Amino acid sequence: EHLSGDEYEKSQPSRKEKSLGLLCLKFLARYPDYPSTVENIYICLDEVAEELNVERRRIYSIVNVFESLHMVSRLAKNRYIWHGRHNLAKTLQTLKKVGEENKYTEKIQMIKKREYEHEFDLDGKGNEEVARSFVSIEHSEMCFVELPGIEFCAASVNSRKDKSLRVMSQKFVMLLLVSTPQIVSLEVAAKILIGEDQLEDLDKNKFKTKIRRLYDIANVLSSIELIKKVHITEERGRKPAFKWTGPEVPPNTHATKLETTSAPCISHISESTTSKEQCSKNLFPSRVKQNFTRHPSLIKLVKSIESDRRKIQSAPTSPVKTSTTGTDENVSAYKSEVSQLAAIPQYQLAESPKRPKDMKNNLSGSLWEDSLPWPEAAPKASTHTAATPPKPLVTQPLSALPPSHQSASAVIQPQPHSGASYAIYLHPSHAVTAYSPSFMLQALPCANEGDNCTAATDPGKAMAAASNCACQNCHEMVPEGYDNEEKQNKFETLDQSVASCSEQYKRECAPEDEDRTKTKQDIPVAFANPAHEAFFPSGYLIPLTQCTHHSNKAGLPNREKAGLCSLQHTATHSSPAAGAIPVMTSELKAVNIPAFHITSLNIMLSPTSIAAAPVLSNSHLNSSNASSVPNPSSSLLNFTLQHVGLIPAGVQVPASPVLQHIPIPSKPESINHSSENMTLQEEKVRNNILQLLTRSLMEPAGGTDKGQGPTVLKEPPEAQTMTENFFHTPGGPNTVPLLSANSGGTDTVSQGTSYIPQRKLEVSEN
DNA sequence: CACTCCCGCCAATCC
DNA sequence: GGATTGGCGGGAGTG
Repeated sequence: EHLSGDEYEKSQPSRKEKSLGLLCLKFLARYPDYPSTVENIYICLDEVAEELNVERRRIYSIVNVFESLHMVSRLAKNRYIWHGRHNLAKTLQTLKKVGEENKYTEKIQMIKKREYEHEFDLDGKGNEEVARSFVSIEHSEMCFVELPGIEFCAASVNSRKDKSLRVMSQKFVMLLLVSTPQIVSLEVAAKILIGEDQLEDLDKNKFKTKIRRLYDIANVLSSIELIKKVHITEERGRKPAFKWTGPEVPPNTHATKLETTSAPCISHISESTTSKEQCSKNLFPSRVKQNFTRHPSLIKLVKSIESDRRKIQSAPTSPVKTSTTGTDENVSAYKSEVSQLAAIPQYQLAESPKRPKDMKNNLSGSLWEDSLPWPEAAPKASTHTAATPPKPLVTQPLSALPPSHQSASAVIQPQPHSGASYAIYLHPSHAVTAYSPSFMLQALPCANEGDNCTAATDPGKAMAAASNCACQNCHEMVPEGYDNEEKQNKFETLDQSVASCSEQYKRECAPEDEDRTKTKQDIPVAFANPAHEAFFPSGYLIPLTQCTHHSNKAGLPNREKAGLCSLQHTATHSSPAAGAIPVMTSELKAVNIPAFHITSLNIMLSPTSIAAAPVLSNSHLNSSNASSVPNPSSSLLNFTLQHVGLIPAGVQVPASPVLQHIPIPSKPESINHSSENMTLQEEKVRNNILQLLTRSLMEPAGGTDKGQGPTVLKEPPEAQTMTENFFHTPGGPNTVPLLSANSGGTDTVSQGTSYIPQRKLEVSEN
C-alpha cells in the first residue's frame, strides 16, 4: 500500500511468472514422477493452492489435466491422490486407441481438406460443412476415458456432467497421438473439439473460448513435456500448433481394458443410446469391424513363421540344448526366438540406468521415457504402422536396449536423399552400427542443435509419401495375427517397474546367465511364457530418421536432451516392416559383414526381408554359430564386395564373428559420408548387388520361401529412389506406404494428406 | 495488431 | 446454504 504504482507493479510477479505452465512445474516438483506404490500420496488442493500462493481455481486447471492422464485421481472433495507417471503409458495407449477408433485422423484430414477447399471461400460456410461432415464420418462422442482401477474413485465423487477440461485434454492428446506427423494446430484441434459438441453453430466466441482452454491444457501438457509448442507456416501465415514430444505410444494391437465413466455418453447418432454399454461400444467397436484386417503380406509372413516354428520344434535336426558353454543354448534359444520375432511385438525393455558414457548421450531417454513400462510392445516389424505415424523410431527401440547391452552404441546416419536410416542393433557382445536405405553403414552425429533443423524437405518425395499413405487404408492394415488374446492378457500384467523389467531381462536373456530353464521359473508369467522369450532378439534393425538435440533445462526429463534421435515430424510413412526390425546376430555373421566395412559397405536389404530373414534362415544358424565353414552367403558377400571394390581382390572377409567387436566410431567426425556422392549409376549397381545379397540372406539353405514374400525384389525400378526400392514389397506400392525421403533434420514438414498433398507446411519452434 | 492466457465471475454441484 | 468445482470470456501482457 505504501508503494507507488511502479514499485507495486515491480513487486508483483510478472505475468510469465504466474503462468500455468510454471505453476504446473512447481506443482510437479512437489511430487515424485514415480511415487511408491505402497504409500499413497494425497493432494489437498487447499494446501497446494496456499503453498504455491495461487488461487484454487488455478490448481483445478492443472489437476484436471493431470486427471485426464491419470496422473492423479480424485478421492474426495478437495482431495486427490497422486499417481505420477505410473499410469501414463497405459493411458496414452488407451487414448491413442480411442483416438483411432474415434477416427480422429479422418477428422483432421477432413478439417484440412475443407480448409483447403475453402481457403478462398470467404462465406464462412466451410466450418459448417466440416461440422456436418463429422456426421458422416463418425458419431461416437466419447466420455472421459478411464483406466481400470482408477475409474471408480473418480466417478464416485464427481458426477459433474461436463468435465470439459479433462475430456478436452484427452481429446487433444488423442489428436496428437493419431495424427501424422504428430503435430496438431490449435485451430484444427479447436475445430474438431467444437465440431463434436456443437455441429451447428461454430461461432467465433466459442472458437475463441476453445482456443483459450486449449492453451490452458497445452501449458500443462508442455510442462510435463508431452507436447511442445511449434508453429506451422503455410501460405496464409504462421499458425500455432503443438507437437507431441512425449513417449512414443506403441500401436494398439488389442483392446486395453478400459472403462468409461457413468457420465452420459453423447451420441449424435442416437440420442437414446446413452448407456455405458453404448459408450463402450463406441469406444471399442466390435472386433470384426472391417477396418481390422490383416495385410496380405503379413498373412504369408505369419504362416511362414508358424511353419518355421513347427519345424524348429519338431525337426530332429533341431539343436538340442546342451550342457556345455551355454552359448549353444543361447543360440538355439535365439533361434527359436528369432523365428517368432516377426510375429511378436518386441517388448519394450527399459534401459538400464547404468549406461556407458558413450551411450549416455546418444541412447538414454529421459527417466520418464526409460521407465515407461509399455504394457505392450510395438510390433514394429510387422504391423499396423500405417495408422501409426512412423515415429521416433529410434528413440523407442534404443530406449529399449536391455541392460546387458551396455557395450552397444548406436551410430546413426540420416540420409537426406534416401529416407530413413537404420541402426543395426546387435546383441551385447556385438556392436551397433547404422544402416540406412541408401545402404550405407555409417556413423553419424546426432548433432542438430536445438530447433534449427533446416535441411530442406524434398517436396516431391514428401508428396509421394503423403499421397501414398492413404491413411484410411492404413487403418485397415492391423494384422489380426498379432492380436492375440493370450499375449494381450499376459501383457496386461506387465505394468511393472523398469527395475523389474531390466532384471527380468537379465535373467532371461543375458548370455552369461547360468541356467535359463531354472531362472525361467522365477519370472512372472509374461516372461515365463515361451512365446515371450521371443521378445528378445539378438539384434534390431532400427529405422532412424533424423536427429535433434535440444539443450534443455536441467532436471527436466527430456528425451531430446538425452540426445536421442527422434523423429520430430516427418512426412514419412513407414512400411509395415518399418520400426525396429529384429535381426539375428548370426544372420549378420552369416554374411560376414566385416568390421572394416562398417562405414562403407552398402547393403540392400529390404526391411521385410530382414524381418523375415531369421525365419527363413533358421536352418543354417548352426553353421553360422560354428562359424568355421564358409557358407554361400559369405562367399557371395566376398565376391560382391570385391566386385564393387570395397575390398581388394583376393581378400577374404573373415568368417569369424568379427561383428562382435566392431569398433564404433565414437565421434561424429569419423563419419564417412560417401553416400552423398553416390551417383544414380552407382545406386543401380548397388541395387543389383544388394538384391543378390538379399537373396543370399533369404535363401541360404534351399530357400523355403520360393520366391514369395520379401525376396521378390526382382526389378528395382530404376527411376525409383533407393528408398522406394527398399520398401518395395510384393503387396504392391500402394499397399505399403513408402517411406519418403526424409528431410534429415528439418522442421519443415509436409502435413499434406491425401487430400492436400501440395501443401507444405513449415514448422518452427520458438 | 494478433497471439497468449491470467484472472476471477458465477453457475452447477456437492455436502 | 456454504463450500467446492470448473466453464467461461474479458481483457491484460507480450511480441
